[in-house]
Amino acid sequence: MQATIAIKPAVAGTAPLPCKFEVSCAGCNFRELCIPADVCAEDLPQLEKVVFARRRVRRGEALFNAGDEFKAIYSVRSGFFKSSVTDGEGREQVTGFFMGGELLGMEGIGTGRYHGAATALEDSEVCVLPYALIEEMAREMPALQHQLHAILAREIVRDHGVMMLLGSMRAEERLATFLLNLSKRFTARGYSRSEFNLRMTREELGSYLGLKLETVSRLFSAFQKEGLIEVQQKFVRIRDIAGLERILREN
Amino acid sequence: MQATIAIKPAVAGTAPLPCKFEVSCAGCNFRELCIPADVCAEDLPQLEKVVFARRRVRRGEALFNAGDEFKAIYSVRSGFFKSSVTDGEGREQVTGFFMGGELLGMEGIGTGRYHGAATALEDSEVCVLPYALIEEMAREMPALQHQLHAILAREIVRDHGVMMLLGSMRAEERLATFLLNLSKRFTARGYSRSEFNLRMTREELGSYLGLKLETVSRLFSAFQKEGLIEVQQKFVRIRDIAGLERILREN
DNA sequence: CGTAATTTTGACTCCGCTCAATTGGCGTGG
DNA sequence: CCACGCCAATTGAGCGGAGTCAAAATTACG
Repeated sequence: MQATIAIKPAVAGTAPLPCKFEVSCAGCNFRELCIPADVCAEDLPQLEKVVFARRRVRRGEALFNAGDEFKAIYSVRSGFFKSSVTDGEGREQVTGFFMGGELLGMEGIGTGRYHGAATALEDSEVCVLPYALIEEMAREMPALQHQLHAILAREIVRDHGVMMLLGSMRAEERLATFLLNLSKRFTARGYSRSEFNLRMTREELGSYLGLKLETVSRLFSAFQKEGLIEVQQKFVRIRDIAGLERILREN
Repeated sequence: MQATIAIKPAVAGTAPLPCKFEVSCAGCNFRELCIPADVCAEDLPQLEKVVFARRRVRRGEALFNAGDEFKAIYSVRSGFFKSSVTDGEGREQVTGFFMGGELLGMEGIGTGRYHGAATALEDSEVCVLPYALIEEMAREMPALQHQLHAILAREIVRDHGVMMLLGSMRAEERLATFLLNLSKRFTARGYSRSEFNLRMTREELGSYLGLKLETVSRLFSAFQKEGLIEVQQKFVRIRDIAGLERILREN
């Protein structure tokens, strides 16, 4: 269930993060989900010069915080992240969860500073994509340029989906939607479609879904009682995908 | 209150929409809000070749619909739009409202099709920015490239604000936030900060705010009773901005 | 001017929140 | 290894905010 990708360790005594690793987009599991998608084979070596470093982030640590200077976009190499924004009154809203191949930090392009924060929910590793270099290379590689635009647009589409969820759905529809979405993303990465460990707490999930943690907990219990899922703390097994989909159908 | 920008009418008998107009970004009121921002003076003439047409959209008409082929980004020249997405069960979620200088349709870049719809809420006019041309020119004009990225990133930041609103705020906070936001945007365009006509129905506003139309109506009445605003149907006068801000403070 | 659409308002309901107590899991240190 | 403490998760009881249903008022528009 864990992403166990063997990483060449950094040489002992090297500079602090970000450290330089041997990196190969060509051999990366997430190639077609990440920036290199659609970039043709002969351009790949050049792209790999851009993805010049990886960075480890331990569970609970921030990849970046709101207000930090924007220098890079990050691609999740392994592990799991949440992104969140905080308003003037200190309320935190979780805006998304990110797993292998998904990109974080694009929001900073406009202002030169990250707008929200990204936090590792388990020990993780990311590829560092320095924005200045990406931008420069995009001018010479139309496929990269287009892919970058597509990634930004995809994030907008994703956000609109969340707005639909928060604005139009009832609590149980929100959780069903979330479980189905998570299942799909795990499947796309070669994990089980029906069994996984949640990396976030009930509170973080509640924030994302616009619900209180108690409501999330109650919904999990209710879904279990109806035979839709099995839950035990962070572990979830989906027993009836069609049943979850039916929750969305019936209004 | 109305944006009354004189437009050279298209020659009678020309081709159907989009029609060719005389266009000048240099002289546009929304220059610094739109794509041309930061594009230096000598590059402007070239950019104006890209913004090759305008298109009129009458009240109630769609600028584009979900699933339409993505060919252009649109900049609102005059009028007012809503954007919305519809899910499998036919539920509509309003994802935003757009006024002069704001951009619509970026979401289509990734898939080649618009993901949601954009509908004029009053007789409107947009500048048509053919995406293929923009993309091409961005390769030669770093400022344009950066501006395009910034615009996409700004939309993501905006969406995160809406997620905060929908996920963490109570009904009256949502409406107060909306009114303050609208006031700020009108102010930035030279209109009154405190008096304006809403272009959307209570139902559309409710969809955007994740509320039912009756709730929106009741909140307007309650705000009026508290002396925060005056409302009469679509007309709104803000009487106490600090009072609206206080609603957000007191959680 | 008449009809439809939108908005307002009221009465009642119920979903999700609040407050509170309990249970369970897990790491740490005796 | 077990006891302790801490944090996460579960569960219950009661409440309240927003939804639902319904009717009336107002406005828009052909």
